[in-house]
Amino acid sequence: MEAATFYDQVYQVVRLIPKGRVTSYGAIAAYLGTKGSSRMVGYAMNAAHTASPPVPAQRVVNRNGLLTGKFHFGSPDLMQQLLENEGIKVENDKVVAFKTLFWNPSIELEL
DNA sequence: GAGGTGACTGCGA
DNA sequence: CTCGCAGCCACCT
Repeated sequence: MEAATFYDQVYQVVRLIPKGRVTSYGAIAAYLGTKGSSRMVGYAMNAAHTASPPVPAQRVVNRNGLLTGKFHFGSPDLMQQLLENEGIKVENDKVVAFKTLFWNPSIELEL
């Protein structure tokens, strides 16, 4: 039903992100049809840790592959640790080969 | 009901 | 290269 809020829609897409891959807020926003509202995606992540099951928010970074939301994980190093745990290299708070690891829901889910 | 906030993005200087 | 401004919309007080 449509009872699902914008948050729930974001959570579902984020959970669909394959291990070892990352995506951007704008990509999720575009997939949801709210391309111009990339802020809403990040805002949704603010409550992501309250969602169940928990969403892999560490796989969601900004357009530059920068871990902008790392401070929201409780510890600024936690997000990087989680990414490295999945095989994603992070350097200077930024995802290495971001463009290569980038996972575009508008394309991957389009199949 | 109205105002303020924000884990973003794109463009201009 | 870096810095700043405007647009966007749901949630909170």
